[in-house]
Amino acid sequence: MISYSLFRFVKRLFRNVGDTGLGTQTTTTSIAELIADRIDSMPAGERRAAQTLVANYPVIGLKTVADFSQQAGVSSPTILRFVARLGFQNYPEFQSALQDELAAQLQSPASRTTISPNRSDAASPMIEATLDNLRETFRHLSDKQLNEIAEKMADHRGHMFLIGGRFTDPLARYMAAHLAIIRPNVFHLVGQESMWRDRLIDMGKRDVLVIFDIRRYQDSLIRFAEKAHQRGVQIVLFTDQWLSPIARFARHVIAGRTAVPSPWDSSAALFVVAETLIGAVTRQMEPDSARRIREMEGLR
Amino acid sequence: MISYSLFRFVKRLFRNVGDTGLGTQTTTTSIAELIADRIDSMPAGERRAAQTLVANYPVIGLKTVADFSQQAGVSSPTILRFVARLGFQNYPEFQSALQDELAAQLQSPASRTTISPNRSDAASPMIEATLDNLRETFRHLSDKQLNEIAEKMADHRGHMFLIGGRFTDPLARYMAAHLAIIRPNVFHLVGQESMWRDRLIDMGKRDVLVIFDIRRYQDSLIRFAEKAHQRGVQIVLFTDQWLSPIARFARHVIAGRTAVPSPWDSSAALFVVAETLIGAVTRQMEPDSARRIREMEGLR
DNA sequence: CGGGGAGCGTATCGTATGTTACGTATTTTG
DNA sequence: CAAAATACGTAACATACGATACGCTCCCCG
Repeated sequence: MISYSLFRFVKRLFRNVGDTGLGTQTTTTSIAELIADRIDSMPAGERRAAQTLVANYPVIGLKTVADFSQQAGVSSPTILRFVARLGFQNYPEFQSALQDELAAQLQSPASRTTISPNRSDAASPMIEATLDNLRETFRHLSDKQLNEIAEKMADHRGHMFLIGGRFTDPLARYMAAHLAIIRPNVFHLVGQESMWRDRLIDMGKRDVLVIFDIRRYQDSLIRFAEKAHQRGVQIVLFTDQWLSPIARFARHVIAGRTAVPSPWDSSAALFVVAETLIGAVTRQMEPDSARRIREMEGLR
Repeated sequence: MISYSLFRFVKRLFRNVGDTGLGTQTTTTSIAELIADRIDSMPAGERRAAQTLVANYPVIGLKTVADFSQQAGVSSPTILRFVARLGFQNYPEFQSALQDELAAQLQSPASRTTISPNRSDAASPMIEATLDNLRETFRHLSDKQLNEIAEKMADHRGHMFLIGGRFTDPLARYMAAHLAIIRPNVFHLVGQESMWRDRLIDMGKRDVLVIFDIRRYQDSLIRFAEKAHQRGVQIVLFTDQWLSPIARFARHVIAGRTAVPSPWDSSAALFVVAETLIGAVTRQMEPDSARRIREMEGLR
């Protein structure tokens, strides 16, 4: 998905900068900049189209050609000639580019304003991206949803199972380590797939299964989730913004941002959500949890 | 144009709040909130559509029904039923609403940060504190220091061992899972204390030991760190701002902020530092790591 | 266990949308 | 000033898109 649209974007860049002689040092040419460059060499009608677009950027470009042309006060073919002049093959391609640009912009709202140029090194963009990811993740996460999940997790009539993928299993373990202290019947599923599967026999409608699964989604987890779902287990899924296929079976889905300037995906956002939930569950279970903790101390 | 879409928007509002009995004091019901309200009363397929939309808000909703349905993993009619349930007459009307919302949002950049007015609950102080912790942690952490540690970790002439405490061991495991891929001889020490101790025999001056230890500091870890130190092992310590006693033996100390409004301490800052280091080490080992990864893929 | 209902997907249909050909208007140039 | 070239809109066209009818499957309730 990402790589594809990126490829398309780069392809367009080459086509565009090629004839302006800018060379290869261009970083990220937005469509708005593209227009600013060429607006002078445009005929009157297309210039009107360009001005209308930048005035209502980018929303008007997402509507139909008819809407666009009407608002600009020109005809439909003029709009099409306009986008053709920008280097796009057809109108849908132009719209896709706008959407991609919008998506990229919405993903990192802060880093664009606070580009600190003094830190030349590797750490800065990484931490900035992580902060953005956290903000974005929580922006899409309503308190209502968090509270519902916490409530479900605090309900200790049923059992609670946690499991994760190749890189996310430590998150499951982290969460399990905390929750096992404040409520009974918390189990972190480890080891081989056949081991988990044998635990399915104990799972039922009252039980909760927490799954961590980000790209690339593991087949073993999907299979397991499906079987658990068939047994009526309530699934809470921690995944990335592209949603693991397990979302199909999940009762609750938490989508965390994972993109960082690194070869690896970041699980930091999911980690913080996990910590938040741990806190919320603990709070909901007061004073039960407090008593339980004291009792535990006594056992040492 | 504007007045027309406004009219449509208001009309939809009335239709929507009418049956929820909220009355007229609703200010501006965004589609995201609309979804949050109704997602519970939705069948599985439509819920999946809703989750996909929220996770990729709002761009996926601006694309075609086919695109939307494909990304959500459901069929086109399900998408249409989903938007119908939200109160829209047809798909274009739904898209118009999204576009209007987007336009309003882009016009007043201030409203962007305060898009969630419902933040009265428990989540907000938690995430705020975590963000502060991250900023503070990295403020006291120089790039120079990070690079030195990364360099040490990238030096695969010696072995690398990772270990953590009761709650932080998952962090050690997370780091080990990544580093073991890009370099040889990475070992996560698990199990009982006697197990680690037996590994001491293999440790020497060229080796690195990464320890995660936050309050309350575990005696077993301290004992282990001391013995490793005596053998000349280079210790990298992840701890909290009050510094574990292990700092005495450590070559490098990373102090992360852990205070959050919760009964538990937060390891989020240490987690992010760990991820940053993973990225830095990976970058330093290019193209070695890339080749190693490819080779690994081939073994699947 | 059998009947009813809700949920979802497949396949088909109608239409709104982008596209293109062509003619007219307007500007440019010799 | 004439003639050509460019620009622009009208109208017809084709396609892709959203809408819908239908049937299968699963689940709940009697």
